[in-house]
Amino acid sequence: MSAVQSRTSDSRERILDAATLHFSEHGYEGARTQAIADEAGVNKAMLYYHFRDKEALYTAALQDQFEEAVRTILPRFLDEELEPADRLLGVIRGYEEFFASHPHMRDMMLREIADGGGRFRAVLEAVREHIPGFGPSLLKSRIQELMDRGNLREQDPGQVLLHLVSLAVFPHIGRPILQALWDFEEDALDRILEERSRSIMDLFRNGLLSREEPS
Amino acid sequence: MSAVQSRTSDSRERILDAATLHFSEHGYEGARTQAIADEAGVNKAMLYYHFRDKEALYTAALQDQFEEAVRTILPRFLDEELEPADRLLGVIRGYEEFFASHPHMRDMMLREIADGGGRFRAVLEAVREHIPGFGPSLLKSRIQELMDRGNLREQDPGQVLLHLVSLAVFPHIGRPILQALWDFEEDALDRILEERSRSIMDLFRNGLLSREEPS
DNA sequence: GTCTATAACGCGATAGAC
DNA sequence: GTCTATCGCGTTATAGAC
Repeated sequence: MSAVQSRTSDSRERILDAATLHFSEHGYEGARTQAIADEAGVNKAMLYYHFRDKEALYTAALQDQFEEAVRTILPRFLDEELEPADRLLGVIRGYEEFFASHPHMRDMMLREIADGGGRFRAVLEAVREHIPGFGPSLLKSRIQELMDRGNLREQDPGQVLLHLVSLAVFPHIGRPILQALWDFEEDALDRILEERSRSIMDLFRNGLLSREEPS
Repeated sequence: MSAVQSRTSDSRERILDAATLHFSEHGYEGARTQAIADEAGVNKAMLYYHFRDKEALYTAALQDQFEEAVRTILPRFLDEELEPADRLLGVIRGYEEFFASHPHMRDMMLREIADGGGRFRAVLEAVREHIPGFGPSLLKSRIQELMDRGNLREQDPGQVLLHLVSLAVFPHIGRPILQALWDFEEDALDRILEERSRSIMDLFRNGLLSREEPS
């Protein structure tokens, strides 16, 4: 990657990329250290030169990916320049862009959730030290701000945050199941996802039910 | 399966339950056949008496769980007795009840998604044969019906279905990550989830943004 | 930093008695 | 249907030469 990186190995980064690929596709237990080494084009022993063991390699890969996710999406919440509605739209698009540009992060996070999120907590702690201002209450207080200004209807900011994240994230992470369940033809789901942010904003603006409800 | 199944072992079912537990907690690769046998209180060789191999055991467990999910939630979509709004509410509650009563299904599905949904497709096919009327277009046509009657605003039924499922399902499956990310105190997330269905219905009725937008 | 060779062990699966 | 005993292999991890 970097310009000079001296003459010596960028092998550490190649290993990290290969690890991300294999851990995301096969899970921690399913991933094979030999396959990661092959993918990175290095000898298997190099894994243990750069990282203590398989566990440390996994954690490093997870942290690497998650840190990029935060750097992509967080600014969308904080942008003061935009109209409130456009800020929400920006967040939704931020998730879209991130999932599009980091195809392996979805599966890593899914497996992490299923594993109980234990390893994730440690990673989260480390990322918070690298990215100042990224704290637990940040997002909720931004939502509260929009309500105080009268941009959003008064309600629990936690619920609003859940609405936003659910609508923006679920279709991406649930995609393989949705595809199977609803038998979408080739790219019908693609088209729906492209229209997704517009449709969510419409829901935010107008709700779902008809105004004049019959009987 | 069969009616009498004679006086003999329910060992098959105990194995199936134990398998569900261990596959959900550790994934396919991480689950140990020895641990499943211990949990079921049978000898490891019994696993291979009732099931061809580890793979067949996994598939049987997944199908078992998924079939119960469909039987819990599907009727909520079909209930003609209810008002449209109450039908949507019923679906949301159906997901809640299922996840509450089947604590392992969430992790099984998460891992299944991460694995690409390949095994899930086969399971889905089998379940469709057991549950007549459960087909891919069923839900979308029900949504379309509500729109034709003027209960829902005109829009792509696929988007509506995604709204509904996203909002109802994501908070349950994403729970471990949400808990870590937002540092909810002990049971704050519990309280939010209890209010969840009410808040979603409010979103469906009134949207999120204030009617009179400033500026 | 990079490689070869191998140690040490846990795993899924089966044979065969009862 | 249930159990004991065991096989054979693939795995992570390390020792040590270069």
